[in-house]
Amino acid sequence: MTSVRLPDGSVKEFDKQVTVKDVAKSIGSRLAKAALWAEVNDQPVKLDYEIPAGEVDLKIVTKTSEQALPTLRHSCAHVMARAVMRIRDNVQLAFGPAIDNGFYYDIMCDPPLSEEDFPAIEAEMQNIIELDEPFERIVRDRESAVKICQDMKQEFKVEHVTQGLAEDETLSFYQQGEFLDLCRGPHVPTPKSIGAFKIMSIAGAYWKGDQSREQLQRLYATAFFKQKELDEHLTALEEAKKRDHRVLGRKLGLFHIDEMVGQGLILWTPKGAFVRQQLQDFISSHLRRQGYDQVFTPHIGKLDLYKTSGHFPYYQESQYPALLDREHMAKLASEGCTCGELSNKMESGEIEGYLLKPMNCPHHVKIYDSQQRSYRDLPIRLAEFGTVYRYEQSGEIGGLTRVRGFTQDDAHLFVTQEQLADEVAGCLDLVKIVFETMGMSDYSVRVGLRDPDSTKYVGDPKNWDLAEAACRQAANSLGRPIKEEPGEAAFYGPKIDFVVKDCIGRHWQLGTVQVDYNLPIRFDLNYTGADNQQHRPVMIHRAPFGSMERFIGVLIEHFAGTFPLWLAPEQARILTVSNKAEPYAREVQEQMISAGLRITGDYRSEKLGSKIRDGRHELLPYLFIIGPRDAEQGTVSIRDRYKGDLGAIPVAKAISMMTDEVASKVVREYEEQA
RNA sequence: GCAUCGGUCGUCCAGCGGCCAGGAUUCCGGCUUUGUAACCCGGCGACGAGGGUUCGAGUCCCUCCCGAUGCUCCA
Repeated sequence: MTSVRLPDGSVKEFDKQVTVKDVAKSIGSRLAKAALWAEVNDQPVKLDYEIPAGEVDLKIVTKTSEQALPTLRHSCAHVMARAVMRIRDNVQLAFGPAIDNGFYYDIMCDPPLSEEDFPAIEAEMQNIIELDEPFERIVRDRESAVKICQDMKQEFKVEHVTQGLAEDETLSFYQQGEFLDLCRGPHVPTPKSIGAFKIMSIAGAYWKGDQSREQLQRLYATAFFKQKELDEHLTALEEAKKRDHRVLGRKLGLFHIDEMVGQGLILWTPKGAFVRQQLQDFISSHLRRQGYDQVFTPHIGKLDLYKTSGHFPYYQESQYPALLDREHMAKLASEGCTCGELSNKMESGEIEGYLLKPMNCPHHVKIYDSQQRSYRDLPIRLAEFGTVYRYEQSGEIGGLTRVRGFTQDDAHLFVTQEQLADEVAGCLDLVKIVFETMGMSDYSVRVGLRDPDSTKYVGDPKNWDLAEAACRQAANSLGRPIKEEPGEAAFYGPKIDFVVKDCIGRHWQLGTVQVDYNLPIRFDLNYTGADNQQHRPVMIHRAPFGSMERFIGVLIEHFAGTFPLWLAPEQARILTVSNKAEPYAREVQEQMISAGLRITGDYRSEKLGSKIRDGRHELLPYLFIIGPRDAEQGTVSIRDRYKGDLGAIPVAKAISMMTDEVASKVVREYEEQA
């Protein structure tokens, strides 16, 4: 007698010996066909596994099961590690988890692996899969687990068992043939489920992500149930590469990065500058509606300012070095001052200098503090598209998404504790408006909260509770997945971050809204309350899009270069069929420009076909084709970026169609493309 | 910063010890006067820098510079 409990709680009884497959068939033929493997009492088993008599929990795993693919990939990680150990000696294994689009295994071996080793590793992996040896789970107590790892000379595993897993009484291993690996599991019952795999790349990684620890090599790979799925994945990656903002930025003439200017310093070319300005104007118009005041502040400030704010010298390694007064320089030079002495003198305040500003807050704080403030004045909202400079590590600079000089859509709000919740919510309204206008719905929200066990936080715990509740509630209003992260709050206050993925799956933090109880203390900010007493305001830092650079980088990829009409630097181009049509075409262009549209003309004596090709390559929203026929009839022939040739319409109609589209800021879906 | 990979006309790519370093595209000039994705002809134009090996180096070695990817997703 076998009693099988299914995940939905229902129980099936069998009075004879059955296999997993039999149970699946009894549920439905479709399920039986889709079944890959099953878990009996949480242990993965093959479909022909004979279910023991008695009561068991059974979960049939299909391709659509949430854990199916990650499990498959993690098993494939074992296969990959095993393959590497077969072709190399003295291989040290670290971690090998499944990740978003595949899996990796961190490995250390000497000499290091390179891409040239991929074919050999892949071939060995194929051999292992074809052997079809099962993954067998082995459970050991702590002591023998350590011994096993020591015997295998797997030092990382030994460390992990003794330190990372110090709490666990028993530890599990998975064995497949000669390969034994400390592993939580689960695994697929048999490697035959791995229908297709590919080693993607190799990169460096530190043991436990710690720069001071051993440098490992991280082998990235991916695996699927079917070859077709792998092929589709690879095709999608190819497609994604075409959206890369660095490629499109060059192709569309949006920005330039010049070695002679410096790494991570963006030169905005006219078209990109236009997009940026347009976006900035759009955000500004909403800031005005929400009661913000625009301010301007300089790009540098005295060291003393940053010492008071606490940014100097603690963030020194991520700042450009300080600028010194001319007299100081001369004096120090004549004294033969060394760099170390210089640095000490700057820290101690013996000499003064200026810092390229790494953030705008201290400047804004000083604007707040420039006059007496009353509770009647609050909230005070100071906004600035403020350019800041940070000396990011050279290895992580790239494109528009990681730069050394960037302009934040920054603002600082000085509010009373009572106003905090409303103001945090208000910050998110803007985020909502902009993301909706851009048609960006694929972002996630992180709420950084206190670590309940830590005491490093500044401010009254009661106020923190209120602030955290406000952040949580405001974040929920966005209608996007929220991830609460205890311990991720800054020491000075809780925060909300917005995160998007780029075309190759990297995550980028865009904006942030942070509550700050610290800076008002450091700068001794006050306002006079209704009780005629001095009170401490709370600050909110907010840059909903992070930086114009990163946001536009993400936008370029989001739109795959096809900006909506209101953002497109070149909204349409007039193409003449022959030079005969040029006078009329110029007239039309003039008319359109007068209507506020951004229209260029291609009056070259090229064939129409090649002008169209050029216009399409530049992803222009519209091409207006003008020939003698149009000149006679007062029309233009429209070619739409998505729908192709739309025929001739009167000039006035073309203009109103465009101005309507601009005014509505509509995002035409890529899917419309014929 | 560290690991792997890479750096060739403005751009994309070929060349991997040996004739004037190719092609495509852009650009310039000519030809053409064109009706919905590429007419033709000609021209300009490059081996990241510095050392070394060699009869001979874009190609091999070393150093430096620059770029890409990764260094978050825990046995």
